[in-house]
Amino acid sequence: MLGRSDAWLKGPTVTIVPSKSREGPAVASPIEVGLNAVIVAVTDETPRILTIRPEVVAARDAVSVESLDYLPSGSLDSIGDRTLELGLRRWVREQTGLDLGYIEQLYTFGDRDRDADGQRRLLSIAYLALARQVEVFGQGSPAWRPIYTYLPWEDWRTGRPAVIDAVIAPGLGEWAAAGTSPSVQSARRDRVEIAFGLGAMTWDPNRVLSRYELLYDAGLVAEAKPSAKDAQLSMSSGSAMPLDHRRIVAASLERLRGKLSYRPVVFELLPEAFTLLALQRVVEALSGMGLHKSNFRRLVEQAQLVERTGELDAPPRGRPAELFRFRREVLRERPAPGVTLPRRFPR
Amino acid sequence: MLGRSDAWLKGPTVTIVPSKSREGPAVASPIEVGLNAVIVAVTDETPRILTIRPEVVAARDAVSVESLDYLPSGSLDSIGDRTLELGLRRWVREQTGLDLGYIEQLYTFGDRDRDADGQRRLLSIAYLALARQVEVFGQGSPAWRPIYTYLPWEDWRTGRPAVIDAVIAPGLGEWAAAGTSPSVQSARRDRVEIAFGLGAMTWDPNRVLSRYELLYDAGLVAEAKPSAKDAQLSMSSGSAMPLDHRRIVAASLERLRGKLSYRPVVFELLPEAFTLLALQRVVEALSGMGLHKSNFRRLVEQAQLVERTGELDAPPRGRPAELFRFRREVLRERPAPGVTLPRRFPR
DNA sequence: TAGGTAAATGCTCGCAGTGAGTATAAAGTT
DNA sequence: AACTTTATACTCACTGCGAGCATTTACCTA
Repeated sequence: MLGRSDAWLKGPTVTIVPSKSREGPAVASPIEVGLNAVIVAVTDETPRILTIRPEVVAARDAVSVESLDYLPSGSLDSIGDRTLELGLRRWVREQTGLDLGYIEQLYTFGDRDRDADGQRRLLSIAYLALARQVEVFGQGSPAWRPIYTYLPWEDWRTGRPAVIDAVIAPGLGEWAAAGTSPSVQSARRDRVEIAFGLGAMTWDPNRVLSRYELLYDAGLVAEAKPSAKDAQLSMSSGSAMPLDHRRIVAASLERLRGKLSYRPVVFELLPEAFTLLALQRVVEALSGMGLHKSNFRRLVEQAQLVERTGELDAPPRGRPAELFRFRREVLRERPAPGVTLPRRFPR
Repeated sequence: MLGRSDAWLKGPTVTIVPSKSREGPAVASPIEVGLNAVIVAVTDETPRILTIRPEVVAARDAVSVESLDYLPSGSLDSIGDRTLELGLRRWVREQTGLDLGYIEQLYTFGDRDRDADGQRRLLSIAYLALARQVEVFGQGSPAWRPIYTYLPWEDWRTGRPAVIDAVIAPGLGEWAAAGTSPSVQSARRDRVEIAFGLGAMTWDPNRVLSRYELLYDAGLVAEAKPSAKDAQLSMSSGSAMPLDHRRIVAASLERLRGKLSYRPVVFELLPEAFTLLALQRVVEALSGMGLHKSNFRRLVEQAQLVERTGELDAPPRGRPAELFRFRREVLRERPAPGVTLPRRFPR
């Protein structure tokens, strides 16, 4: 379940004959496969991703250290890497010194325009990894950065993010109004309302990806139009990332939020023993919304996701809380164990 | 949402320098990218997938028509195919004559051993597509085959499938008992109980993939050990497919079942107008379980997923039912519209 | 040592959703 | 006219969950 096994099939040695098709793509240009990792940890009630600052070669061979945050990534070694996952682990170890635990494949990107230099076709396979935050080193100047640096509109824990009313809502309104026909305008308005919970809609924490894509389409994130005068915009609508890395981060957060409610993934991010409040804070950090304390306790306890250790926490003040641990047996008992999230939120 | 757009990002032209790594995989063997399609339709209350019977070249260049059912697939044309999805659509059109509508990417497989001939590295990107069943033609001898031909243990509509108690449960029991140590045996038993809802566990319709993988690991599907004397086994535990195609089908069914409950995907499989019972039958066919009629109606109606057309059905006998259509406006109103599935089932 | 503070832990109430069953309506068939 | 078949409507009990309030347990300070 949470394991890292991916036992795989060896097929019989047959090849499908490209059924009398056109010239046949066998002679086409070489394909390069990139592996990207979104590595998530939570510390200080802040969800973070591991980024690097690699050396880059700009179009005209000028070498410098990039100022943008990259996702750890590298090319698949088609001979040396037995599996895609192993290739990813190898690159992450090399660039950040981190040995990954939980990994899951996210998505494969392969549009022709993603190609770096126009020579070879570039495919990218993105992975989501969960880790407990540790010190990082390695050849990529790795650093843990708060994920809401890149997606500031996603953090509703202290209420509706200011950036929405200040920048996003007006920006998207203009974009919708700029549609070439009334029907386009109306479709755009719908899309805006659904994604950001404006109008009569409610905010759905899970629509992370469609929100980012909407902002991209509307030209409200720096990646959409990399011109100098949009630095201001970049600031207010989150930090940019190179290529499509920020979209991959959005996809990861969406996947993670979705998974929270039906698989016990949170525990990959917590130490062996933790208080219920700590658990709650991690869930809140990832889902981006505050939760009702007693109800959260009730939920977690009666779902038997955790068991008491008997140990107590040693807090700076207040009554010490009991330490709990994840009850792995839950996997054998309940069909879809996870932390169900409510629709609305207090706090 | 249900659209087929996948607008994508053009990044700035920078290349990550493979940070002083080893030899660098740029000079490795060429990588070939395959695209596989699991195309699902429902007719006669039976979920079906579109398969082909291509000509194949066996290891020693003997040409014949394969007796196994293949998924429509083909290689990515790294120059001609602008996006992966377009490449897939092209191949499906060629092999089956079908123009696909709803498509979503499933998973990318890339273990080294999947390679056909050991020369070039083979990567496969699998897609799930939904279609209304139509006549198919084209160069691949296409045919719609019931999906439960390949996964017979997944259909619980008329009660617990006989194959489970007859073949699967005993077979998995033996496999678990054959573990090399008590802890391995116990872990295997756990895995069996979770996947198939044996012991105290309940059947979880969504664990399609782990069930197939378990059967594979236990050697209970023909793909696991392609020896002649297992033809019997093959019959009883479902029809085999080449390579990892059956696993891909399992992954598709899992994805589809999961998605039913929070996205209105069923309507991709139904005609414009349909009766509520027809809708229910399709959901049952896919989820593999019977549903309570009145409760299903109530659910669908009060979720406002459908609206009345005013038209009536013309059934061979019994009272004619009203025809409904999908209310696209739900997408604007509810955060996660779908057909919630109950835990247990009558019938 | 008593009182105050901060946090953990426990309890209750009311509403909405859902499982299960029953009753009635509308068509065709015998 | 009685019967069959299917659609449609309604009821009722139970569970889960949102929300708020009450109590307990530690440490700190006067």
